[in-house]
Amino acid sequence: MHALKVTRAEDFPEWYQTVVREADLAELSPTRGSMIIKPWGMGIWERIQGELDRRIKETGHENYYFPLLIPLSFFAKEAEHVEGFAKEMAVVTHHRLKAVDGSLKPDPEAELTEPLIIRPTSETIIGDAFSRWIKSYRDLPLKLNQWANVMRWEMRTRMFLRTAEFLWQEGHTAHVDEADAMDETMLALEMYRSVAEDVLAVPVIAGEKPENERFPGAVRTYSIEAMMQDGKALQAGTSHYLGTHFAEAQNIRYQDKDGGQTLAHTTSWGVSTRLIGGVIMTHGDDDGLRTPPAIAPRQVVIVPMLRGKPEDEELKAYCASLASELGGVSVFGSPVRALVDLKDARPADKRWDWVRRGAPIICEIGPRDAANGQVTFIKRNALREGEKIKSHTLPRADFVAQVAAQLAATQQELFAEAKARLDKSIRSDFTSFADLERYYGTEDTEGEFKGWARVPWSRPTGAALEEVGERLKALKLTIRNAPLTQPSSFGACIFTGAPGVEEILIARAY
RNA sequence: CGGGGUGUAGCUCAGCCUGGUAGAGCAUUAGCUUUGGGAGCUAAGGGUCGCGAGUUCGAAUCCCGCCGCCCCGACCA
Repeated sequence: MHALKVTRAEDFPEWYQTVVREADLAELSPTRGSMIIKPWGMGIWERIQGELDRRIKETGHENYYFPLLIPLSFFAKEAEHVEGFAKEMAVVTHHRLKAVDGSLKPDPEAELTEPLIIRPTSETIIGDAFSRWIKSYRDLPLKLNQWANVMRWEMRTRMFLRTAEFLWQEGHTAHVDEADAMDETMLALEMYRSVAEDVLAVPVIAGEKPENERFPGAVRTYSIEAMMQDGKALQAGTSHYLGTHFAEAQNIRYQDKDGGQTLAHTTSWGVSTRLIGGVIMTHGDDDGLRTPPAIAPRQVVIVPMLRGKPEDEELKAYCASLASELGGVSVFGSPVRALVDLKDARPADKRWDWVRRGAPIICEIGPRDAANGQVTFIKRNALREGEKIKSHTLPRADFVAQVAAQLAATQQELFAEAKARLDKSIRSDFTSFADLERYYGTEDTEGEFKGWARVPWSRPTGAALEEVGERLKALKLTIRNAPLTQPSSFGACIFTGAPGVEEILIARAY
């Protein structure tokens, strides 16, 4: 008897939806395609923000805030960028409502002379600022970041993975030359790898996107790709070297040491609340989410076995002092986040709520524990032994002494489990496209796990790459990236037969 | 935006084919019992059956239109 009604094996998409709801992470809102993020989900995002923001600042960036609304004309400047986003933009055209036939409508007399678009990303308005702020090589590099919401009018939405409005961070930088901008691009990618692996316990493969998967307007796009438990890939973060495309479109020039006017090289990079979807599909199980301790809003939850009797007060005091003592212990560089759940509900219900949310350690303290000075607890990442819930008991002092190590070990175990799955699920024994077809083309074996393929290719471009894309699309596959770590020699390209120049990852993707 | 599915109580769903004025389980509320772990009994509250327009004496049920959600596709840094 699991805590969720659907298992991953039965119906993975349905399971995902169920976890989001049952772990109380978020819910759909009345606004189409947009969600209400609830405290457990928002708390996870706040931890991710904290960790990433620290890294961003440590590497010399400063936070800014740019407007939500961008003049339409700004967007029209970079041709590829326009084409990439035009189909999914929300547009503000009026500044006043008026009652017409009993219902409120935009006042025809209050139409804006120039419409505003709700930012789908901020390259254009930040580029405009860059063009004013950057005068001299002494102004470079200019490295900024903003935490913001953005909106893309998506046709098909999924909670956390693709919503119309989402929260993210976008870094934008300008540099004197390509070398410096590329260093920045790779620095951002490394920050993302570090946050994904060290904080979210989500193993990723960093690499460069093929030409047809680039960000609109980018010269080179890099990504980190994570493997979900159904074998699909999730693009968990991207970093772009934009060359001088935006500098040309928006006139971002600086006077160099020789007095000449030179175009700046820019970058942009971002991760979003989509990471939470990645955490769910990496660490979730049939009892709900297993929240990595580093991002768990509550790392230790104490459920007192209250019985509505006078001795409850003693038990509450014992739990409160335990929580307070845990708050004096440090883990991942911060005090342990402990909570005594005093909600007026049955203890068993509270326990299962925290199991579904995935609090890493759930203590269930009864009068006997209090009397004996001990702590009874369950570890969420190893909840069961067979079908049965596995419960542990330790003397209180021992529990407190080892709680930090326990949380750190849980973080490691979650990562190791996901890393092992990733490593064993990348096949590199395909030597022809026919091999791929045999493996991925077999029809409708429901829910069968198929991981990724790592194959050599000759990096075709233009129409030849389009054709490769079409052949893969027939198998519902896409090229995820060319991993940064490459062997020294390559087999023949599985698409063209020409000598390979690098290896790429191929997968089904979210 | 195309194909399929679906929408009835907070949740999961039955009822629809064969029209007759709304049900179950869980949840909620109250009382009693129980108490080392997702409790039992009793009672109560809760739904203009997604929205709109039709057919009909009568529509959750039949017809038409619209909308949301889920899956697939297209699309997607």
